[in-house]
Amino acid sequence: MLATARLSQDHATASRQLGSAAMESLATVMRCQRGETVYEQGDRSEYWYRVTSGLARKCALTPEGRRRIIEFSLPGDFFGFSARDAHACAVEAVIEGTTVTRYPRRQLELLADGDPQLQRLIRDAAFQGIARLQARNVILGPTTALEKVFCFIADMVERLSHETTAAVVLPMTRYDIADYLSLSVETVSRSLTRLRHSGAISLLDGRRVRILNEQRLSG
Amino acid sequence: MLATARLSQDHATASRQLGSAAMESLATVMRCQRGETVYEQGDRSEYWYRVTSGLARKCALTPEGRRRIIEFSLPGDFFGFSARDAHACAVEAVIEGTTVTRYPRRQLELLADGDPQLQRLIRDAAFQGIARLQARNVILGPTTALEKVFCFIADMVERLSHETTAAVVLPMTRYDIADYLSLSVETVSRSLTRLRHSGAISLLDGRRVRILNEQRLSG
DNA sequence: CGCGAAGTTGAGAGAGGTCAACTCCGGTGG
DNA sequence: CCACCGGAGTTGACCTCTCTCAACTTCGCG
Repeated sequence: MLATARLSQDHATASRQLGSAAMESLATVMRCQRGETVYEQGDRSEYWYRVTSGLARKCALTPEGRRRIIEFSLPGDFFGFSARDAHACAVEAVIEGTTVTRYPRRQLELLADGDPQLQRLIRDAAFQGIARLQARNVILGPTTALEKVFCFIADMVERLSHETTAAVVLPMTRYDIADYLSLSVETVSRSLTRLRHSGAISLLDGRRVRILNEQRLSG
Repeated sequence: MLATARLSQDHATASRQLGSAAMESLATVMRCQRGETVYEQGDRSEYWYRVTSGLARKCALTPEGRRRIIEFSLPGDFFGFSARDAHACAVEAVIEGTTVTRYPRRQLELLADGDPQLQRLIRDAAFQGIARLQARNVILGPTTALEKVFCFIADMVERLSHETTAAVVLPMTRYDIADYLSLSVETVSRSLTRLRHSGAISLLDGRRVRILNEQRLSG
């Protein structure tokens, strides 16, 4: 589980580098309010996106009306890739003032046709998307709620601070975490208090969190 | 849930098309025995792969020693993309005589630099990989075991036969299905019998399966 | 101050895991 | 040809973990 939490280690560094100047000339910046929709499920996939600040969540609605969060996108992360012409999931801004850069897909593809460096940027972004999804796929298995929550925290700390021991502020609510881990809010809350009591993490004011001891999951 | 089972609808058609002649000239074909390893976790990611016949599974081992199947790759599917230089998961052949075509990554990238069509092929393969992982991510949530199993069967029938109502032979064991859906074998087995009794599916000899009625999940 | 959203904690119920027994089937060897 | 074996699959009984429902606290904001 510790290994899986590390799957996303290299993303940030690689994807934070800016694209070429030509690429950025195609960009449009969107500034979103808390909860605002970047695109809806079913929208035509005419753009690729990248979070430049804040946090975005990719959501799917189940037929029973439950929300499932497929992934969180942090600054530097690309999203919106689709093999079909319609998006399978919606994407929303999680926190106030999240900024998202939008690139017109067709034009970017044309641009990439003659620009090997840009090609690789896109390819790497897609591969990193695969790695992120794969990591979640591993975490989401039949691990206990305690392990899921701990892995989630560890992953977030690392993606947000680029260190494993720093204290970070979780940008999302317990409800978001619950929908991401496929747990109920209550179970997320209980797991966090148990992790705090057992000394695995420290939790200052509900959002400020720090990894203390990876061994102490048992409590 | 029915919608999610359809996420993978377009893959097969798009990815079955052959790559360019130049691309195929770099290819090496591997013929694998049942259970044989294509690559191990931690192997350097120097190749990209594509299943040409049979079935492959991408596995991760949890720290507790449980196996988690991240995805099944059917003929036409690419796999082995990695944003890092080492593979995060192992890949094994599920059935005897599975053939896998292997492309040297660096050479293929160089080739793609001057070949926009090949670029798009690679890009689309990566995007389809994202779509597959995303679909699994949705299914794996807090749905009941019955729904997970039904979605899995529906997805497999569609990917294997390109129709929704055909009878197909499941190429993998109950254990594989269990590790893929994060359920125990017993629960998979029980769910299948319940689905059969309720009239949602027909199950002839344990492996031959057909979707009968999408509404009858309740039984 | 008061309101609603976020978060925590408790008690009871239901779904799935675990353990175990048993059947079915294909292969192997006497 | 048949006995034996092991893996795959099914079914049952029990137990644990998480969900649900509910009450309550805390926080942020008008």
